Amino acid sequence: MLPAAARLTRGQDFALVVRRGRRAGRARLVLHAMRGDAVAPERERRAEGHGAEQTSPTRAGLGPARVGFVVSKAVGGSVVRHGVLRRLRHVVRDRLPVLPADLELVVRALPPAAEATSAELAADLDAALRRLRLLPEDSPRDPAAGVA
RNA sequence: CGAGCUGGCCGGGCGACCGCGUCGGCGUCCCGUCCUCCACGAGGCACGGGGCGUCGCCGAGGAAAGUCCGGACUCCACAGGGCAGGGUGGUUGCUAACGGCAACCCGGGGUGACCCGCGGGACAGUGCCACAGAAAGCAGACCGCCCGGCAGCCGCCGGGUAAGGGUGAAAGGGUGGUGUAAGAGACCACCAGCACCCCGGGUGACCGGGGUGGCUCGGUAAACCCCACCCGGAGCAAGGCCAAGAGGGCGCCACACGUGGUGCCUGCGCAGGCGUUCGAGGGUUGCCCGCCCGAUGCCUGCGGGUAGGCCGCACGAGCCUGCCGGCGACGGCAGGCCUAGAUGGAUGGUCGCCGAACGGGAGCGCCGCAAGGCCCCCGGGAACAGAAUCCGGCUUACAGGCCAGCUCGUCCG
Repeated sequence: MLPAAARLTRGQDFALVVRRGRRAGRARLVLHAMRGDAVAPERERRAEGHGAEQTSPTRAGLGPARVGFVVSKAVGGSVVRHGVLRRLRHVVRDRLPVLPADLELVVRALPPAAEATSAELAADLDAALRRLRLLPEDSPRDPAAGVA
């Protein structure tokens, strides 16, 4: 699992990002992204709704981007799906520090991802992120470059 | 040494860096309760909860799988009767229970160790037995054989016959004899089989022996069916607690005219229907009867809303070791151990090294009559598969490896 603060957990959030967010597809995955200004009212509502004290006070503004994963049965069986999920998770985790703090992201794996290595998944992820202009231009090689 | 049988166990290893979850320790911050005080606040070596940081322990399987059985647990029901329905099927045990397991019996297979069996009943009844064949269930004359008649040489008609041929998964006891026109359990002897009776052994399935009988009476119950035994319903999205939904409508009063106070109604809205001593509707596994609950209303249709947190939730028919009882499944006693608990779902990612299977090659080094094996080099890179309330099983998938016992064959002593 990613750190709790960087996780997308509610089904509503997934639906919102997938339906309303901007999209970029690659051979092995599809990215759905939504910036904070669009999601902010939703966050405010949640923060004020009930128990404002239980939510971290930094939730609305600061904190890391929040990411969720979708790996359907079309990708493979349980073992294959979990393997893809784990590789994607580690690839995304390396990029968390350079992503905008108010970003909500859903990474959807496509069937070819089942055979892909972590390096291939990382390449697709970076390409999709760059297409959505979510990666800073002045950091050509992100922290993941160290292992790639 | 070779071939095999059975049982049990394991199911990639090591390291570096980065990362996740539960629990615990420490530090820090926040909140609540309580207490104290110089009291719109502050403090506390009190209690509880949470965030962050850091350290430590632990963290997928033999099948976690299919979800096919059986239970634990939870809620509902418990008033029964009849008819349906489902399941199981040698015996005796084991077990919480089972459709599971063990031992044994019976039948079949194997030289053997062993293996396989959805193993009650076909004189309670009904049905079915394709194709082939003359005939397939109160059997049956196609060829053949025999007798008689006609015809006279081929043959035709009538009758007898299940010993022979042919068909078939199966043709209704087998062998030998008596007998006959030819034959036939028509009769006889032995054998097989069936039914009944007696004796002996075994808890029992059943086994062994003897006698009598008519001479023989097919298969199929995973066809209906009969017999015996068993079976309430739903399922952890069970169920419990909290939060939320959550406010709305109508009336009255007050005033700084939009708010406040108060009373009644309503647990989403709209529409339609039914009903409260002549009872809507619900429960009782299905149906009928009966019984119970029952108006704080109930039912149907359309549209809408909700599924956030905590508990359940991991000490259990638990695991390991030893001893005892038992052929065994298993049981008893003693000691020790605590061993995953996620919830968009942790148990991992990347890299390096070692590496089994498998593929290729050379030497003429070792073993061997030989096929081949060992050694050496290169390539290659690890099967099936991921907990979701928990146990006991079954079934299915699975690269390869290890251990023990046993059988058969060959050689040596």
